[in-house]
Amino acid sequence: MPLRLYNTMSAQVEEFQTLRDKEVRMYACGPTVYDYGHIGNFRTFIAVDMLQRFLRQLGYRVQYVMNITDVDDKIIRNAARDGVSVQQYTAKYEKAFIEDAAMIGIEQPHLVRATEHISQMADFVAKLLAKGIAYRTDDGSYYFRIAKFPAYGKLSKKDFSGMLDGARVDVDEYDKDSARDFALWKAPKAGEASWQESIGPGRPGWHLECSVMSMEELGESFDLHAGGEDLVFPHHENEIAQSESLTGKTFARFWFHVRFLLVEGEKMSKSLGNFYTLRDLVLKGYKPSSIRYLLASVPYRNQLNFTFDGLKQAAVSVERLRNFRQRLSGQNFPSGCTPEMRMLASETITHMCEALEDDLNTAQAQAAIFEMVRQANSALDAGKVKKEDVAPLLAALEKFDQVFAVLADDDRPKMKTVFDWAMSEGREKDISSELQEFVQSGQMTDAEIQRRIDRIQELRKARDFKASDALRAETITAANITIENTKDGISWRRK
RNA sequence: GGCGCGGUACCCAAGUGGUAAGGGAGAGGUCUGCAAAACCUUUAUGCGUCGGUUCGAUUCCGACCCGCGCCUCCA
Repeated sequence: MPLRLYNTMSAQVEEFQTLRDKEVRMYACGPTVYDYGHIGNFRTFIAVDMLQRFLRQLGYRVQYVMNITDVDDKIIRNAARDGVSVQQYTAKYEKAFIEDAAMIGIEQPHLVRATEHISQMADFVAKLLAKGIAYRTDDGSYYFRIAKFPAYGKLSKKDFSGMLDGARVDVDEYDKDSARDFALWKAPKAGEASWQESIGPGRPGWHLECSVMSMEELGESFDLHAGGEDLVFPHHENEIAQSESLTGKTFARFWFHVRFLLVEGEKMSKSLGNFYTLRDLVLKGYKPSSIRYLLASVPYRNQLNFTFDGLKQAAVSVERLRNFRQRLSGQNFPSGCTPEMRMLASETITHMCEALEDDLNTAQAQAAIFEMVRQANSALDAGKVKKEDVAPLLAALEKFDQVFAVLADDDRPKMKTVFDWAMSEGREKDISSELQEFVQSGQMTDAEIQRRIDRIQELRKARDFKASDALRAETITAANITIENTKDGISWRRK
């Protein structure tokens, strides 16, 4: 079955097709780096990351570009307020974004910065001007004349036909010709950053940067353009208008939009007090893998209700998968194979793949892997899993993780990084006792843990259960690990 | 007001014109010296409400109630 994706442009699920064989060129609107990224941002970026990962799993060569908006009104204003350059102001947040994205398992796309493409943007405006599509106002700003692009509104399904029939020009109220015309280039304001370009001084409009950078990196027509649902209008509509009126070609073939999430059933907002950055959650002691799992567990076009209860549930689910993998990895299995296990593994892969091919139904892909885990665990209990069955089962798990990326047992170092960051930022008070304990308890070395495990084993052999249980309990707490007694001895794993 | 999305068990959440995936939580049980892990059983005659179409609807249609989104720079 081919991959099917919802395309905002056609407003339906379509078979995904690329312009070049087995090659995907895609672009996602990235963050505006004026603050730390919040979980809503990351829901979008994780969804696109999973799409990108799945496309590669399907055998596509993927060229994935994301922009960093490091110049916009808010940034310019804040930089002016703080008396620093735009670059200085954004550097910190750009770095934080890259760190956060890595923390939550996002494979880094090819990043492009707006401030490194200002000249190209000015040139773009000049070309639109030459074509009579852009016009200059008295203050030196440039606007896009929507009336020159009849298809305007085709993505967001808005009807601007009334406007195209010669909307009245109210020069008194706007210095642009039509209220809907949008800024391509804004004239400088006193005390704020601006760039000297051939078209005059100023700064680029937000929509312009994505058109310029995406086409520079991926060509005038490329396969897929992604972003949060709020970007459909006006951002993406405007990108289309600018790009297509300049090139006369289809800008992006597929439009992939991720739905906003809710937090505890309400829209996330600072005023409601339910606004969380990724770092806020880690400071509270939640693991990056739990956060990613939760954000990945609801298909991208459905509303996701982000709750702390859900976060705890996600942590348990991830544990279950990790336990299963350890169980398969650790034991000695009798030689031979059980054909049903091989069947199970291949059917699971088929089901996962079909689920993801169905417009990235991540919930069903998860259901498929858990079905396998349950059946394989059952077979393990019954002693039916043989040596040759292990590899296919692990391969199915690996296939799952190629897209979901939650199995790597690396939460601790990541959380330690956030811990250190909070200390260096003077935010000790924001470090929860959970995070504190988690970080500190993880400092026991593997050798030390192993020494204790050996001791527990000795005590058990001597049937001094009281002493062994005490040492086990103490070690579990002190090292923050899980200990399991199995037929083959004691196995342990960091939590 | 215009356009659009959704309301499924205690929680999260798939899905289908023919009788409800998966995860978590709860209860009971198996295994184990005990724990942990794992497994088994169990938890919606029911899928917002009311009508309609149909042999049959949670799934299609209509109305209503509720939640959410976009409607000029918020992912």
